[in-house]
Amino acid sequence: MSFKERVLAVVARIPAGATMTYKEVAAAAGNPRAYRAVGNILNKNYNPDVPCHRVVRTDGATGGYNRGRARKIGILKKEGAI
DNA sequence: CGTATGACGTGCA
DNA sequence: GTGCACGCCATAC
Repeated sequence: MSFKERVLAVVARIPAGATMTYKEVAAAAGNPRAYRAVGNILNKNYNPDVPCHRVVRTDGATGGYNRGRARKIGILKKEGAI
């Protein structure tokens, strides 16, 4: 299980309506300092089972999304995360 | 093995 | 409050 797999698993565990920061996800994956790699991994990974839109930045910004940030914001708004 | 890349974070001007 | 520069880790080539 590589760090990548762990990150994906952690993100998949995030419940609807909840949001986690890259730092939190990295910490849950086992490396609080690897938040940089977390974003990189999610970017390369287009897994539908991984709701990457629930992962936001520490300062509250939505960050980015493989299908467009606007889409991500819309989903969060719809789920009540916003 | 070494280099390049990236959905980030923090500090300072 | 905004903008710029540096540092950080894992993955891919």
